[in-house]
Amino acid sequence: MPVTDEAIEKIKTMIVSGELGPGDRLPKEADLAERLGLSRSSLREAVKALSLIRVLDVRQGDGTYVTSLAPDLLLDALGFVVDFHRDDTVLDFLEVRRILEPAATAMAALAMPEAEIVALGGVLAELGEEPTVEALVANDLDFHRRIAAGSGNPVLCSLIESLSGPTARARIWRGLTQEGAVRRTREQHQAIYEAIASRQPEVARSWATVHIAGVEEWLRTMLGSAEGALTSAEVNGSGKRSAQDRP
Amino acid sequence: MPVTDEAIEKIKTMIVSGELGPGDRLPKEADLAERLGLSRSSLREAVKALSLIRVLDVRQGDGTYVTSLAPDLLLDALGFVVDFHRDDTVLDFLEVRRILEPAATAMAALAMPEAEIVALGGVLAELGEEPTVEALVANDLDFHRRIAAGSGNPVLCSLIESLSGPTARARIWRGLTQEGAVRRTREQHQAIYEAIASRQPEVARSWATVHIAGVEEWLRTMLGSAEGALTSAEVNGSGKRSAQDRP
DNA sequence: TCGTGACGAAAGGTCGGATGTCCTGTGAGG
DNA sequence: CCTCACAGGACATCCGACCTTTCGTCACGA
Repeated sequence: MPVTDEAIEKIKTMIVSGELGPGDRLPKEADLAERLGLSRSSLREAVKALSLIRVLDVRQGDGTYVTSLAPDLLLDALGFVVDFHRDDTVLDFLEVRRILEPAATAMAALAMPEAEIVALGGVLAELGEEPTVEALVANDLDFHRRIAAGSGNPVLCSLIESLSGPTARARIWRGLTQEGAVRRTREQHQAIYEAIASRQPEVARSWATVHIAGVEEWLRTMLGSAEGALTSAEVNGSGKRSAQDRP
Repeated sequence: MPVTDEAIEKIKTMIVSGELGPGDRLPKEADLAERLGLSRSSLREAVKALSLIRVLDVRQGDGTYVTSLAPDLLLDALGFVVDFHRDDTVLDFLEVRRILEPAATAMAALAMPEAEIVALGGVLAELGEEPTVEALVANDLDFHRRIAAGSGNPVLCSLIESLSGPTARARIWRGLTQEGAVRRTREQHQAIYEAIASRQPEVARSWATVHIAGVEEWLRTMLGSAEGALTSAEVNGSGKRSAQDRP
């Protein structure tokens, strides 16, 4: 095994074993390199890799730290991975969403705090009559994100968010708007919201299923008929590397 | 943005845009470094990071290649991330499994080929009367893995497999402590198998839910009473880095 | 003709040091 | 007491050299 991979494993072990806890600072590069028995260059490769998946947080001029290791932070790296998938696997991802989102929606109907439900309604209301595509996508993302968060399970929330990556959603929406299905989507959003607000988990679950199944079905026929009409990489360079937490 | 991160984005773009397809070979480090406008060292950090999440496959003496980008390969990296989570989030993961596995089981009851069902029964049969804990866990993992694969959705399958990691050690502990857990688990496995074999998706779904909810409930009470009894890093060094595919 | 083994080019693996850039604590000065 | 410039520490980047592995080539022998 290359020394770099070995270093990755050792650092991982240091964290999992509890020797390094969330927020702890690692020894400086030179010291850690000596301790692990490799050069700084190789160590930096290991650190970079662990940094990509949000396990380590390097701050120039300061030091290298272990992140909070919160589920949302680590699962966030999943979004990076999802971006790589081509259109022929989008349906598989959507199918998983059709499993997860209804479940999350039902959970939200039971667990979501009143204040959050009010805010959820506000999201629907703040969308005008003739929204731009960008506003529509942002609004849709916000709506589903709040519901996922309302499930009370951070793992489930992050998973859903990662799977409905901005790329895929933007692509889908682009097509949906052209089909003029905006109205139906808004009606379904409204129905989901009302089911949650009235604390009816099964109704909420069903509407969520209907909602996603609709997108799924549309995409299925779309991929079947207009082969190649949907190209990848229409929306890139998002570079959403934000919510690093620094204790 | 650091040049290394920039390089990661550029390589990602090259892949997502189709300039580099699965199996394609990247220019050699020196050339690619020059093309992207950075040093070989920095480029190597980027490559190492992309290699960790299975996007690139570096082969010494040969070259660097884009992997197949298959969902199972990329989601496999999720397992690495999941390993970092502490026990206080295990319940969240288990809850997600309680959503995904029943759905996968129901799908398997409809889609699993006869030959695979026979093999599934074989897995149950090959476990002796007095299995070791290790054999039990391995058998359990195999059983659930086959069902997940039987769903016909590779994304769902990989996701379940990745999420099963942290709960594995919990199951080990359970097998060691709880009386009758082994017998009950085997009965439930048998019931799940029979439901699949007789093509009854709803029965299969219910048994799977019961099965996982049982583990969940046990773990919940266990974490409540014996706080801190479950230490992390009981099972480490797995380092399952195997199924690299080289076209 | 075919198999085999040695050779060498090519590519990644590792290393250590030099220099640039950024953050932070600290102490002089107002 | 507050402000700001300075010095130290730590990461960022680059460079160039050398090692290791892989694979294609080619000559040799069966």
